[in-house]
Amino acid sequence: MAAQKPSIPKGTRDFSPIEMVRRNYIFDTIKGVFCNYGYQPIETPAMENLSTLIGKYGDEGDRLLFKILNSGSYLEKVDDATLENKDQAGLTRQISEKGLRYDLTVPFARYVVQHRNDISFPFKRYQIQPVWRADRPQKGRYREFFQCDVDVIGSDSLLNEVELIQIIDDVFTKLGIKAIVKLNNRKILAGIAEVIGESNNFGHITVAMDKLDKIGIDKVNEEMLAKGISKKAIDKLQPILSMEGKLKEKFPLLMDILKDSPTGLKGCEETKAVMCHLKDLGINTKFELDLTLARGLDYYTGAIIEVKAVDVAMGSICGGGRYDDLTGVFGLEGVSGVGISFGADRIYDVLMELNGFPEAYQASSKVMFVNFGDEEVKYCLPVIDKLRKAGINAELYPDAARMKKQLGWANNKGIPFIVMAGTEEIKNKKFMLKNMNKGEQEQLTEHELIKKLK
RNA sequence: GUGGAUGUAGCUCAGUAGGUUAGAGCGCUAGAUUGUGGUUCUAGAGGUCGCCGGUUCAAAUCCGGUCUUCCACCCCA
Repeated sequence: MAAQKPSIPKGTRDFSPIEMVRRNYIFDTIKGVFCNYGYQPIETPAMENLSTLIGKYGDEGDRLLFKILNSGSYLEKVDDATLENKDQAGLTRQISEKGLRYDLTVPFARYVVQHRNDISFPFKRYQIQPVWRADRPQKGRYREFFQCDVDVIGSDSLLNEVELIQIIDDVFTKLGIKAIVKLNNRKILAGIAEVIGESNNFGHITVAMDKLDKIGIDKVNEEMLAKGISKKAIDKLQPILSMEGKLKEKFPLLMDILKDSPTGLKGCEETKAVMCHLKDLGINTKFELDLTLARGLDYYTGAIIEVKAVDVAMGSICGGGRYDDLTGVFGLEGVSGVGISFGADRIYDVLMELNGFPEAYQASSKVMFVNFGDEEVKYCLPVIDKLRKAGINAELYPDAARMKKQLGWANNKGIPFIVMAGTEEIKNKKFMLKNMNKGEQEQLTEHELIKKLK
């Protein structure tokens, strides 16, 4: 039988030791900040019932859901008409009732509703788990990737938005990534659509506006025209698209434009309040009002937050917003939540480009004992045990291989210290400690060895 | 889902008027060094040329399909 070539599915990755050390550095940093603000961890299953997921992310999102084939003789239960008509959607419904989670927010909403009696609101939770999207992979885009979510649910207070941005500030400051936080508000966008008389085309307008940075104002206008938005409305939109300047100037201008839309004005007030708080706090990270920021999923209703790295061309590395009624579809009305999600994989890519991982983070132990044979092993094992109990990562090479092999192995693993104890050392009750970086070595007693390595 | 590029040794890549045993660097293994790695020198191992099919006396090379990775669009962390 021919050996099959090993491979993994498109858009997925293995993580080797060095990568895991670096990833854990990211996760540990993020987790530390989350805990620092009083958020509690939860986890939810990799798969959810498809009914939980479908319809929460828009049509595009539904297309990107990974669906899991039912077990058993699923095909027998499919009615003939579905097969004959090649009714794909109908067939999917009949043969698949589970799917891999697409993000952590919807499963969280499901969790909150299901456990509502055990939760005391407002509930502050964090969740770090992989999610899956059947997207076509490219740079910074994977089919399996990790999200680090923090959400507060059951509180309308804008202080939550402020706190989340403080968290963003803390995380990226700790990771040494220069970031910029872009803020917007769904209510402002709704207000804009309203005052230009195109509320029905809200989606088309925001998607087009979102591309302003990338394709320029003319193309944006072109796209909106193509989507059936009236020339008159587009004309009315121009002052907003070309709005520049400082926040102080932007807000009055915006409020004037939105003066006939109570929703729009509310969004303005909310955003202004958040920004005032941030200004008072004096955070490290720059933040700005970006009216073209429309990203975020269908369920966002208030603040929209997006973070980009300043020094690296990469999609957003963190994003989120407020959702007023995500739990509503699961039968719990009137519970508002706000949250953000850090994209660990993209943060990894950014840190790689910046060469921003700390050197000290090491995958290996601090000291390796060379294995010279049974007698010597017997002499070393108790000391290795003592080192470990003293909190020093220590190991013994498992085979009595050639010295060259053992030292080469330690070298490749980046182990900084080697202990050699052969007949000579055993006789003198000593241990030869070798510094692999400097090449120096010295004979030490057991006590001195432990002290030295500590 | 749409369009474009890519695939040769473990890794990075050479290799077309189709023509004997497909190359380099790095890495790996062994020796120089019977208790000393990371430097040096010498030797060696390692390839279904992504996969399937077609054209041809002959295909890594030309053609078709398929998969992979990457880029743009769509959308997103």
